[in-house]
Amino acid sequence: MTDRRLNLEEIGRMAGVSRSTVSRVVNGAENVSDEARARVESVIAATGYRPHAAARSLASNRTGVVGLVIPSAVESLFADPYFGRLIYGISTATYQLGKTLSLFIFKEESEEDAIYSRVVGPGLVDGVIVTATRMGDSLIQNLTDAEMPFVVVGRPDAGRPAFSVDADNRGGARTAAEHLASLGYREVGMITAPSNTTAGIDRRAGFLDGASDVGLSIDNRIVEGDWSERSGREAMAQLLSSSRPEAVFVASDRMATGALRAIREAGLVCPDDIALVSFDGLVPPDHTVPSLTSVAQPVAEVGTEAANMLDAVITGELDTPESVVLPTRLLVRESCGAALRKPAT
Amino acid sequence: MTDRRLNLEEIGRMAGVSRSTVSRVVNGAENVSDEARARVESVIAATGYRPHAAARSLASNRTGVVGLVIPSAVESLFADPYFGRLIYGISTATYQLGKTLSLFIFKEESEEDAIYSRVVGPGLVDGVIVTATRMGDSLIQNLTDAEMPFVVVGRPDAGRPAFSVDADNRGGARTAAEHLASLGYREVGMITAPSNTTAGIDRRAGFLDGASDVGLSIDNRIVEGDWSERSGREAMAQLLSSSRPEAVFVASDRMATGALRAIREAGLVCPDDIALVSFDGLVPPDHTVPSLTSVAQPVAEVGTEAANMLDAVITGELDTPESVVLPTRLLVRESCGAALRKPAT
DNA sequence: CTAGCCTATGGGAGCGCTCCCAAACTACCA
DNA sequence: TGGTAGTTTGGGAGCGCTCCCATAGGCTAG
Repeated sequence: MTDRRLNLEEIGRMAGVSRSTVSRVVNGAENVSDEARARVESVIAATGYRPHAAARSLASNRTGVVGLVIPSAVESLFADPYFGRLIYGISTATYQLGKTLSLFIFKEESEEDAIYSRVVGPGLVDGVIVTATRMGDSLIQNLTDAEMPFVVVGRPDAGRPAFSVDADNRGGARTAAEHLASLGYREVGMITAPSNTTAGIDRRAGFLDGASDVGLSIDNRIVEGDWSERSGREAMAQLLSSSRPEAVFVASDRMATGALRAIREAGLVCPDDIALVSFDGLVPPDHTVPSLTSVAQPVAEVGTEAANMLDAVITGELDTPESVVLPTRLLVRESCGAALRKPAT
Repeated sequence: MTDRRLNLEEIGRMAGVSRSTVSRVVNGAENVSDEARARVESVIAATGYRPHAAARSLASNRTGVVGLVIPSAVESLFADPYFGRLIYGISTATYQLGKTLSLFIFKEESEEDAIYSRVVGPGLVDGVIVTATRMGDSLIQNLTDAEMPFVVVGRPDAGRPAFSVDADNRGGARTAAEHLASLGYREVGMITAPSNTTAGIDRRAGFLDGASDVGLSIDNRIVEGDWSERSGREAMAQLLSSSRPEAVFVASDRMATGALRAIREAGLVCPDDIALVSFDGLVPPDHTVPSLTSVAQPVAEVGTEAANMLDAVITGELDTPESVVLPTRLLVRESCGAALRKPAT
């Protein structure tokens, strides 16, 4: 077993067939007699033979590897569980597809052109999943130019059709508005995510849409955060310093955690004095007091879906850009004050 | 650029030299005339030529890829930022080494034998970094049998020498004991991590050692948790129900978060009624109230170090198993009560 | 001046596969 | 019986590189 590695030729010799027949068996081709197949399979089982990936890639021009590309990943991106979950979901799917997942994390924008020299040029992958892209990112253009199959996690820039998978940020935020209205709040505020991210834009638009439909009043109680806890805290402090809303929609759990702190520091109590609904559903309920009512996005499922879609793109099964949007789910917990307003369901 | 891919032969023709000379230039060999090198380099720059990874692997029997293997990764492992940080650290180092990082996550124990058929057999990697191993894991034996270079993140089982990188769990836990003693506590307790993990064992042993040296009294105020927040909460509830200690060392931030909740639920205040020191340093200070005093382990650095060590093992630079232990750092914040006991420094 | 050496260069062989075409054999029908 | 179509099999060629050996040329020393 720790000997030299076997090759197709040798397996063939042992099974009394040719290289080609063994190759057909390994690749599940149809036109092999049952008898030959059985003999080859037993030899493979006995020897533990595995085809050599590099040889395969060289001959077939397919690598069996998909890349996950994370551009400009400041370390802080890895501070929350989002990427861990996403990677987990992608990895689950690639494993089942019999593929390998490679990670390409570019720390600085200047490194992004490296996508060609590091990934595309050497022919390391059959396709890539791209995430954390910003508006106007050159990365997507580079991939398109290089004719490298790719799937975007998140909503791609408008105008550039691309294969993509995203959580229903817009619908989820709308749900948050509806939920607040159903609890009887009227004067609400919002802490948004950066407006140069599609998730930030969509969550904002969805909440505004929903709020207007259900008659919530927002006025100018909108403050933009930058995803960080600190920004959530500062944004909430700012909201509290002017006309305090009854409830606030915060565009992410991390910012909501900061917002909770600001509420506490102002000597107020959530949800009694001010209610909160956030987005992500990544913070465990016993991690904050009160626990966060949050619009949960299916992070792992997004990853799984992206990996499967990429596979379809690579095989050519899918050739027209399509966007899959996965539904969110409202997790009603303490911070929205549902328990105060209504009997617990 | 989107044309057919170039190969060594063609670059050579364009530069007026042979395939071999181009290869030497690309691989930084010494014995090339300055003139030839200059011509080849300019052709490469002009064409954007990149050597084909698969062809290289096939011919040289080196892939330029290292694997990160995570066995039995229950989804919960990805709920905290540990893996994200680790991956980040590893990826930073592999990038600088000009290597590619592939991820192999095995969800169930039964999948672990797949390490051979999925990773080793196909020759996908030059070596692997292994993490989250449990005592008596067969994975390490499999890798040894297959003569696959590997580095363990964490402390490997005693008795089996292996290349490894770990945080100083033992020393860090000792520091926690010393810190508590320096603040004047005497009657302390401990919430440990599972005793089938080396980190759990080491943190426990380190704290016991330190406690005994500095005269802390523990008696039987030791409860074992399972890393989860819930277990931390339950363990603390149990500690509080018997003879309440003045301070408790909790072996991880997540369990400490649960412990804080138990303290709150018991109507007590941390650190006034009971102080806490935890381990990991992964929870941002404004994430809990009070902020956690914690022994921070350098997760990303462990990853970086592991990747660099693996590279040395692969090149043969390093051939005798060695263990690197990286120092921890005590982050003094609120939960230990330092501010109550001493003037702030 | 020639033997000897060191450096720069070219090209053959081969890594282990896939792809494709041709050969061998079978079966069936006219 | 010969022709044709279909199925199974074998082997040549080639993917783009690295490794190694042979050769050409420049230099030094005897």
